Amino acid sequence: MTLHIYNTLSRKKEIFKPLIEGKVYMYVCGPTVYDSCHIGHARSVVVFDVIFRYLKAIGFEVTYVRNFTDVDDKIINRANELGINSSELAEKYIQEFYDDMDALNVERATIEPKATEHIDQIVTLIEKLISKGIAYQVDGDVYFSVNSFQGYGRLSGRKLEDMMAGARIKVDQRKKNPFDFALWKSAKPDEPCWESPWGKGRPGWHIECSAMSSEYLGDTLDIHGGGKDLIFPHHENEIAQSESASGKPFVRFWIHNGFVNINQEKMSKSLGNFLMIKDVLKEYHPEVVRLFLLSKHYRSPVDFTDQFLKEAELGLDKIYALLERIEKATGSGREKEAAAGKSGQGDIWVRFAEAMDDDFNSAQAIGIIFDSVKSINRRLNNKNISSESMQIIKKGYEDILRIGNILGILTESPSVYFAAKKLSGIEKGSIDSDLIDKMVLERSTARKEKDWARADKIRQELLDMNILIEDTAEGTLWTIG
RNA sequence: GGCGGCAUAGCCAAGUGGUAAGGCAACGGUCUGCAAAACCGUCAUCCACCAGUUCGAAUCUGGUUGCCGCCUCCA
Repeated sequence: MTLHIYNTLSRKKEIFKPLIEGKVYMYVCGPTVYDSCHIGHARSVVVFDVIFRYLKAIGFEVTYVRNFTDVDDKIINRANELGINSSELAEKYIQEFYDDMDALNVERATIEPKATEHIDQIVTLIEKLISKGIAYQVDGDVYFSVNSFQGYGRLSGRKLEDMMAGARIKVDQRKKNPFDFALWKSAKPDEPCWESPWGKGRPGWHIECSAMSSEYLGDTLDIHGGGKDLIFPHHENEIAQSESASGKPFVRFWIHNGFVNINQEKMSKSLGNFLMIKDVLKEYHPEVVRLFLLSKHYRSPVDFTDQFLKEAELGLDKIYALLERIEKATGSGREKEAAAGKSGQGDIWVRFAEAMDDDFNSAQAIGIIFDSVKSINRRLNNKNISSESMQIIKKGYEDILRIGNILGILTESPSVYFAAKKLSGIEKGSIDSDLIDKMVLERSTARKEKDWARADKIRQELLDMNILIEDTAEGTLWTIG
């Protein structure tokens, strides 16, 4: 199957072919760095991280640009509140962004440009738009004239006339059309600013993406992504700016991810229910968060609740438990797999790729993992595993690890994963592990003496302490429930 | 008011023309001293509702109802 991608522009799934064979030029709108990243940022970044990894895995050479908006009203306001310099504030949150994303095992984009480092390109682009008569200057501001761009509203399916009818915005009398938007804003006192032909000022929000994408990716991008909310006005305005300047189509495939709700409510300032990534990661393993986020299709809204995260955790445990079982049974480990390279593609990988080829259907792809977990466990349950069966198990192991590599999960060795899980459980529940060990030992002694009553009593006591017991061939293990 | 999206079992969720993946929960079984884990089995004659197109629809069309998002900063 060939890769199909849902294109916001056509509202259809289309066969994906890059403009230049074998190369993909992709731009995704990054954060405005004025506050900590919330779980919604995590979804967007993780979704496009997986898209980036998958495109590379199927053989594309991908140039992926994700920007930082590091100058804007929100940053300035916040910096003023805190009484610090706006660039200090931006720097602080860029660092936090990296901390969060590294924790979430997000790969770095190929290029991660900042708006403030591309003022020259922005000014040049605005000058071009002015010279074409598409942008106009009023006092120290420059506006884009939406009437000058034929296709305005095409991405979001809006018509200017319709929007006028329901206009709820304050009309700035200096604008030719209420929907004209700022390309350049003149500086107020004490605001960060740069020299320009129109006086001191700073770029508007939308222009930086047009300037930086053409700088690094050319006039026509294969893929441009971002959250659904950016469709209007941000991406609509980007199209208007870029196409007006270059005269070429700006983006071939628009990809937009859905929102994250918290307990069925939209995250919003008024509800005060913003869930920050760093706080979520205090409670859950980063791979649990990734597995959760990817278990729904990227375009659908997703509801973030404790229950669903716990389910994702159970699922991740299940996959790691299988990996551990296979490693014990076959003596293989991920070092050996790595050395062997990613030769050969088993059935599981092929099914995974089919799911991903259908508009990056990671939800279906995850279903395939669990399906495989079950069938491999079934093989491992056999007393005598045939060499043929063992080969299938090994191939399954390779495939699952390779899939994990695309989804950004299963990066740890199972023993490390489970040990860390136990340790964090001990810390969170302030559990006295020496005491538990002692009780488990006592129970083992009782079992040896076939004193079942005593053994079961101890197990019940442990259970009351939320400790689960597992008797295996290698001895008794305990985990936190 | 304008534009767009969604509605699948107790819950989560794939499936977009060929007769309902997967996960969680529940129940029965194999295994086990008993458990746990793993596995096996049961769990939607049916996909919000109504009409239509079709040999055939959860999937297409029209309508109804309900929920949600965007139109103002927002991933």
